[in-house]
Amino acid sequence: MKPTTLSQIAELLNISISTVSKALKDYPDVSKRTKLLVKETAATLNYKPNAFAVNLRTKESKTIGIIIPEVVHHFFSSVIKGIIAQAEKKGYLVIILQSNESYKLEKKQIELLLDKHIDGILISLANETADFQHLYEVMARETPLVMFDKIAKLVNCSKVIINDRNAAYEATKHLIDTGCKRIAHFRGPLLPQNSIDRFLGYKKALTDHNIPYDSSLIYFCNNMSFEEGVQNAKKLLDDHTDVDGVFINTDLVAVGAISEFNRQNIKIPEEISVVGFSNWFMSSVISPTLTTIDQPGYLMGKNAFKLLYKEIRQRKENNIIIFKQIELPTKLIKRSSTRDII
Amino acid sequence: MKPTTLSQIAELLNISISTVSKALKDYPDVSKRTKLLVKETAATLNYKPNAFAVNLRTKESKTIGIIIPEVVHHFFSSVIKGIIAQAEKKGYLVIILQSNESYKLEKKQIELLLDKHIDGILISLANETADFQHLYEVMARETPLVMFDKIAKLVNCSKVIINDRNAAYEATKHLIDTGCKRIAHFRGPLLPQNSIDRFLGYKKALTDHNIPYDSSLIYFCNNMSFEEGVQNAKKLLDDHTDVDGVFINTDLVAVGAISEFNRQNIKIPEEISVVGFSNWFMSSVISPTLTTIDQPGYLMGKNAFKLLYKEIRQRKENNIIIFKQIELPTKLIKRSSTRDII
DNA sequence: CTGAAAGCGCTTACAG
DNA sequence: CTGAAAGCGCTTACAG
Repeated sequence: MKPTTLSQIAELLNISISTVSKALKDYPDVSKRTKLLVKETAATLNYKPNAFAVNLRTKESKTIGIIIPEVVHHFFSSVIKGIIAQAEKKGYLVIILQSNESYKLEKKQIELLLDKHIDGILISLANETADFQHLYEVMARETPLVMFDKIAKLVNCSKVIINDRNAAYEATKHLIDTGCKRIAHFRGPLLPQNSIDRFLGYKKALTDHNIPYDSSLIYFCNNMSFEEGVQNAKKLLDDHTDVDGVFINTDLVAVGAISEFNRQNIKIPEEISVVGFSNWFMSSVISPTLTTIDQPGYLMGKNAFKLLYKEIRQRKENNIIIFKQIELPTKLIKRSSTRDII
Repeated sequence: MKPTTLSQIAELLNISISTVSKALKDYPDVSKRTKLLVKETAATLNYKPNAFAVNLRTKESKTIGIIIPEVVHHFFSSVIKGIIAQAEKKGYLVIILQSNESYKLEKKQIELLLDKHIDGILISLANETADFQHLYEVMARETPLVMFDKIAKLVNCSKVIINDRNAAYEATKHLIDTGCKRIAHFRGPLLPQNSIDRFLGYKKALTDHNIPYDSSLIYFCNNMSFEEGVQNAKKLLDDHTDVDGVFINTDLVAVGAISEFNRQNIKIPEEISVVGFSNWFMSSVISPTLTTIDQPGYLMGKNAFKLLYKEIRQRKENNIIIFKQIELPTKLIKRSSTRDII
């Protein structure tokens, strides 16, 4: 069962291919009678334009690509869902690629997408990424690009972000408001903007509330894993006996820390309070439930696609391209890993 | 910066487009000298074949589509990861679409993919899907199709599955082996094969061990949510005072049930033992940790792509197409929501 | 060893 | 209102 082509319809009706094509696309210069005839025949033969030919002619594939560090991840899969939902509304399909937090892979994935001639790229950067040459190449090829969540501040393109610094400030302030005096921070790797910003928000909250910043209370996570939460919690307990609160870069790590505190029978939140970041589903079902910052993944995905779509249209119509940055609100979700505000 | 084309290289070197094309593809009938010249020029100009043109000529897009019920889902995102990893090895890109467990949407997504002329489709069926017309259409169009996890037994194509019945049998038997006498089951919706099979495995384990099957101990879940776990646990406690074990179709639901048992201070596993299914990450971090069946999502994805790739090749080479069914092993992960075997 | 030609299936500017 | 023609960028069977 080979798909129907324009020329088959043309032959059947004894008219030219051009007329068939124009009739189907409702060109004004085709007679009503012909249009009707063509459309009926097309419907009976279940005609569908050959996507390959259309792509080649229009130089559009109605397909976009998304590159994220990791698919198996509550936040990123929510983003994907938002992107797919919004893309579908506009008739776009979505190709997904993973960077595994590797700069080299990220670069390769960009090449793959450019070679495929996708209509646009959505990206959340790998932790390793410090050089942005590959992103500039995307822009040099005039392929629309939108960054979300893990962005490069210096690259000039549309972005969808949250205010990591303010959110981290709020998280840390919550610890202070609930009586914590000595607050540690499990931070992310050195490079990504969001781990820098969360660290800065933490630091600012301390100084704003006259709590001295102590660099020995900063613990690094390299791959943001459960296991690192366990290990850092262990170290923290070994190093410091007086810490009564900890703000952790990501829920998964926080859940690891909580499991270690539980194992050592450290009472949460009485002896130590914990605040995470991202509001992974599991945070609402562990014991104690985790106070965290809600990060709107689904909305982020939707908005990222919207910005990309706008840029695709602007380029097509040869309009000036105006980059836009959308900042989505976050909110503190108070649960039982922190005390009540007095 | 417009991409380089064959004709540009041809013009530059004063040779024909055909020769350039053949040189780049190492046709034996092109002189070494010409090949070298062409390849060097291509490299300098950063020539990449235009994917749209190649697609149109070769009638291949080197892109496959995958349709799953839900992206934000630990098991399915693992499968996606496996598919993407394997596809990348073979130079294929992956388009992801969601059915949201809806038959209508699933059908629409199939149409979208067929219209795009992807090279193959990987699908895990929606719960609602009882009619397979859309799948037959895929096959009628000679598009390779592989089903995984939630399959239609009656549709003749390659499949990657686990043995849900045996796995459920093992889960239930574990409850029996650890001393449970009256075992409930939270099952999935009526249609999908996996919820039928898991139910049958549960039932068989009971009868094999001389425990009478009691239909009042079966509770339905329609959307496999945390909330349904809570509600069913409530009902179970209201309806029956003597139940000492429950086998639950999916971890997420089991986690909901556990949270309700905890809330009502029912001791797990002393008063009631719980076994889940799928081994979601969170099952290892809740309290108590959940005994469950590990379902190899990543491997499933890898194997599904492998079968699809094989079929793509077979069709291309006009070989006979042999459908294959791969059954992946599962295993019981013993944790603290069940007692120890005496 | 090289190149002219046909063709994949469509779109669109142009002529009539 | 209709159609011939050019062209998107490639591949490949065929001629020389």
